[in-house]
Amino acid sequence: MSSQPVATSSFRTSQFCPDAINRLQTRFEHSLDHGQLRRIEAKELLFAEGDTVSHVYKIETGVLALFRVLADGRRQVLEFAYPGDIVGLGVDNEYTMNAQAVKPTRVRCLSMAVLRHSAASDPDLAFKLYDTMARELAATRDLMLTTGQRSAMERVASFLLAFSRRNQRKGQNPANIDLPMTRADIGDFLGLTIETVSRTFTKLKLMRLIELPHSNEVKLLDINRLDDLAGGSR
Amino acid sequence: MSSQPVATSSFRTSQFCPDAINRLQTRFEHSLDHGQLRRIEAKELLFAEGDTVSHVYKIETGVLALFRVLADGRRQVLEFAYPGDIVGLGVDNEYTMNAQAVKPTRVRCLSMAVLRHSAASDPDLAFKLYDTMARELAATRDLMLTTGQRSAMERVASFLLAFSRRNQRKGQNPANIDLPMTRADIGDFLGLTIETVSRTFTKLKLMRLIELPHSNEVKLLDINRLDDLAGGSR
DNA sequence: CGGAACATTGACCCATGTCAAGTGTCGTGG
DNA sequence: CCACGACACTTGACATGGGTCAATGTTCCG
Repeated sequence: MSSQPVATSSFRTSQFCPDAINRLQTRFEHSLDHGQLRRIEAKELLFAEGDTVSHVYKIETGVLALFRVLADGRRQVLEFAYPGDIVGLGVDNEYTMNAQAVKPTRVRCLSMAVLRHSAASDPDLAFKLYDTMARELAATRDLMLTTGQRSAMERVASFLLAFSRRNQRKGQNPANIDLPMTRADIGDFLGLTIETVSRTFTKLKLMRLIELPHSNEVKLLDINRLDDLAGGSR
Repeated sequence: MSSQPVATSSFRTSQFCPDAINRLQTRFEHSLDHGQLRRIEAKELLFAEGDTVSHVYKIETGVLALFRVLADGRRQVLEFAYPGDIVGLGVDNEYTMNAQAVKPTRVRCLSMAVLRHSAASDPDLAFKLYDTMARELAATRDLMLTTGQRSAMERVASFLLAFSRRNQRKGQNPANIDLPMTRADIGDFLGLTIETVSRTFTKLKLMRLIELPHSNEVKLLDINRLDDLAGGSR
């Protein structure tokens, strides 16, 4: 082993199944908690697609957007990463996405060499990495189902509900959502323009389903009706 | 270990990097080549989302469509699986997608219990499973970039070019493409309707970029111009 | 020959994109 | 404390790509 790079793309907690991931993270923590802290300013890139993988990062505070871009600049955000998430595993020792801070963010660095070594000597860890990737893949496919088949309204509703569930899992208020990212980030995540995202928020406001005290703060007034709007299955 | 199911969703050769996957497959083959053969008729389901994972399958001949459906019937095909590909790894011992034969298909079955056992005793195998998932994830994200950001014409052009590359890898004519699946399958894969897929093919025909001797047989007349139409970066 | 399934084509419409103002909101410097 | 500029967000008017519905072709197979 070991002559081969560890080779993976980023993975992290998704709306699915925090359990196995938490187990995985506790394993990582032995190494990761000794890693060096690094601060990234908003808009700053942590790493770019194609860069050689030097480190894997665990997010301590803040939010990252992981995205890819087409030649003409169109951008697809593939996921947002939050505290506790781990990002930066690539394929063939190259990052497969760009990682940009959505707001000032602190990450803990783990050298790829160390992780590679741990995985080589710990089959259980390798197995859990695999399990985690499988879940990440399932989550990505969920997103595909959304961007491939759903209308703008359904996409935005799903997006908000995903935050709601995330809050619930963290023991926070599932009706009070903080949106750290810009409309552009949301649009590029959902495959919509900023204008459409904005108009859809306004529409939800007029329907008395949400309130927007600030543009980055959403109160869900009727989660059940939002669920209907999201168009079934998740 | 082992009390936990192997937990993964399906993975297989994608347009990326056949190498590591081939290595993985040779490992599988020790067990898989002793597995039982099974024939699936066109339209028949091999397994359904939510079913308990009993087997993993290696495709011998034919094609499968792997898809998920929304409550109202909208369908997203997440990938097509071809001979040599392996499908059927789930999450938490449940399949995450439906697998339907696009045409009569033969698969070789490997009991999940056996695979689980092999992985437990072979850290190298577990590690390669992980690596494979990472590549599968990268491929899925590529598709997301396409369905999320590209126009109908760009999607169809990319789709055809993916076949062209696949043919090239297999040492077949990259300009002569066989489309085993229906327009509906293609549409559900690309996030378009059958009508749009059909119209786009006709447009490409009028532009003298393709010929359609039969509806399931495409000749690419100018791969470079198709590449331009596909809109950069793959 | 007849019918079923699939594909193509046409006419029309609507959701979303595009382009262009306008309106906060925040941080900085006077 | 206010003024200003930068930036993000919202809103409006309009254009259009692709969806919808419906009719017609085509292929295949019994």
